[in-house]
This record gives sequence, C-alpha cells and structure tokens, in this order.
Amino acid sequence: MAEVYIRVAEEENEEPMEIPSEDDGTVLLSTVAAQFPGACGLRFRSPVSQCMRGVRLVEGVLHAPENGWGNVVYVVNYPKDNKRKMEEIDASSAVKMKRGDMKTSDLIVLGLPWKTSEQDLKDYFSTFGEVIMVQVKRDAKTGNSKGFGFVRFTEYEAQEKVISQRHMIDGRWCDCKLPNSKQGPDEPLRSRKVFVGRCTEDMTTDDLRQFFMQYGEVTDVFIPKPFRAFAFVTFADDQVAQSLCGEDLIIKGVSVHISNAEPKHGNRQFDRTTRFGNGFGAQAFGSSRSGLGSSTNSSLANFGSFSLNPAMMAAAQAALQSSWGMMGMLASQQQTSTSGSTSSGTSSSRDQSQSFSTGNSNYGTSSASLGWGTGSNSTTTGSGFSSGFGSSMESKSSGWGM
DNA sequence: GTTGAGCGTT
Repeated sequence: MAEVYIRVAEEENEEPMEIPSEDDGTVLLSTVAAQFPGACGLRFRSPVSQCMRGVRLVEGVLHAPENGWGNVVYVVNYPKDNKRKMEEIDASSAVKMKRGDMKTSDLIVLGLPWKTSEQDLKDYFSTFGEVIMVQVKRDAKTGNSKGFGFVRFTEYEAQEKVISQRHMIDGRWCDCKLPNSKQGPDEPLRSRKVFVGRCTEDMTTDDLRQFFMQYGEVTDVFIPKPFRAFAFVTFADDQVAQSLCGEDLIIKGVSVHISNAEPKHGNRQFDRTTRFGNGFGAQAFGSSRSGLGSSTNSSLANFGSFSLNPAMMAAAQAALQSSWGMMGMLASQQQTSTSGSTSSGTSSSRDQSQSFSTGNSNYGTSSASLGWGTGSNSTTTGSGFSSGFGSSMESKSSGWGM
C-alpha cells in the first residue's frame, strides 16, 4: 500500500495536520505523538453512525478503519491522567510560587559530541531564548571535551522548554537538566520512572516507547547494554508511572514486570538525617488510568508536600498503618540500601544508538502524590512502612534526579 | 541473567 497521509487534529473542528502512514497502511502512535505530545490514541466521527469511534490500537500501531483512513479528520486522544484536577494544579502552582522557582539556573547539557564547542552550544541554544552563559567542560591537560557542558538562559520559559525536550546537537541527542547541585530536598520530582523487569533481547527502546505510550507521555526509555533483561521507562507524569507499578504487562507476547525504579547509585548530597521533611503521601495510590485490567488503587487523602515535624509524621504514620491493616506489621523490618556518589539522567550511550524522547514534561504537577522515597514493591518486599519510628524512615535516602 | 552514565579545577 502506498504511503498516505491521514488528517489529525486536536479537536474536531480545528485545522488538521497531515500525518504519514507506514508502508503497510498503519500509522504509528509515535508518529502521531511526535506532533501531538502525550497522544495515546485516535478517534473519529463515523459518517454512518455519527458517533465517535476509536481507532484500533495494538502495541503502538494504529490500524485503519474498515474502509481505509479516508479523509475524515481524526481527533487525538490523551490519557485521562493528563486532565489534572483543578485543586492539584492550584496546589502545585502554589508550591511553585512559594518556592520562588521561577529563577533560571545553569543547566547541565549531557551527551555532547566531543567536538562541540561553546560557540556551537551558544548557536544551538539561542533558538530557545537569550543565552547568557555556555560552557563546555574539558580536561585540563588535553583540552578535550568531557562530553558535557552548561548553559544558562535569561528567561525561565526558555529554560523550561529546554529541559522538557531532548536536543540534537552536532549529530547526537543530548539531555539538559538541572544539575545535581541545584536539586533541592523538596524538588517534587517523584519517580516518574519505572523499572521493567523480564525484558527480552528483542525489545527495543522504540518497542517500549510505543507500548508504554498508551498509558501516558513517555519521556525516556533506557535499555542497558549489553543486554540485562530489564529497562527503565520514564513518563512525563509521575502518577502514570506509579499507577503501573506492580503490574505484569504483556509486551511482544512476553510478560514483563513493572516496579519502582530505585534511585540510581548516587545522590549523597542530601543524606539521611535531614531526609524527612520532603513530603508525605501515598505513592501507589490514587491515579486512575484507562488501561485494562486490575487495579491496585485505594483512595486515601493526599498530603501535600509540606514539611512535617516528627509529631505530625507519627500521627500520619499511625493513620496510614491503621488503614493498611497488617501491612504495617509485615514491613516491620526492611533492608536499607546504601548509596553513594552521583546521579544522573537519561539514556543514550557514548558511542551509538541513543534512545530518543519527545514532549514536554511538566514539573511541579505532582506535589500531592509524594511517596516514601524509594519504597519497594509492596507485594514482595514490604510496603516501605515500618513500625519503628524514626530510624527506618531516616534510613532511606530519597531518589532525586532519577 | 529484575535497578541505569556522564554533574561544574577557576
């Protein structure tokens, strides 16, 4: 079948954009998402029934309706989770304001080609806004680039935009993020990343991206090389990530297991004793999603990201324990993992085959769903709660910048 | 074969 373009719009009456199909006449969801970040499907109004109809979607591939794509306008579907409740938006922006988060800071640029110069960086980033500083870090002796650098913008909007996407610089995909030195204890960056266990070797980053896209916008896929039978998938929305934890999903006919991504080795900059105040809530709770199947949800009040003093902590913990029944007792002992060194980011490897990402991640949307640091998977390793007040909570250092 | 890179000489 020849390549055709299908017409896609965000709303039924908006101007459509033409999206190319594949050789076999299907359309990849990722192609749609490239133009409509966060898209998880398509629908259209049937000329016959006048009802909206969904387009068949199988593992990231959209299949034409019976009589072909035709020239109807397809409308983009977004995950339910994208529609935040008003109070959550208010809460997060309130937190943002309070923290005076609108100032720009240096951004680290990771994955630069060795040859990239500061002038190259400046040229590239100037398309986003006024650049007031660039650096390429080099070895003092040889002058060789270390493959990363820094950039700073005048405008906060430019900074947000730059953080929200990947960058093709001199032929390599690069990531920009807040440097470790700038990530504070109350960064509301709760794990938007999940661990995908039991992967098979034929699962590519594209496969995973296409598959997980149905749950929400995917901002990164990481597959260690050489093959190690697991992967990491990062979503734009932490609630999407959390809602998948504990599930067994079928990808390419294989059952993979989703669990929390543990913090990468590193992040000793904030250690245990001061750890406490960083938020409180229920990480595996809430969050509905459209997918099939089971749910691990319970509903429970969300606590905001306000710091809690030990007394409040104790009270809250008691409340949680009582509502969790015996879970609190089961978890009365848990290992504490030690950590050290630094943390970092996304995928891509120094020599080849980088993964790619699209879209805008929204920081600060998730103040109400903070969790217990790096808590383990509830069904097997215990809930992450412990009856021993104090020590156990301190012992988990949290995982920023995962 | 179930937990991933890299973070700033001044």
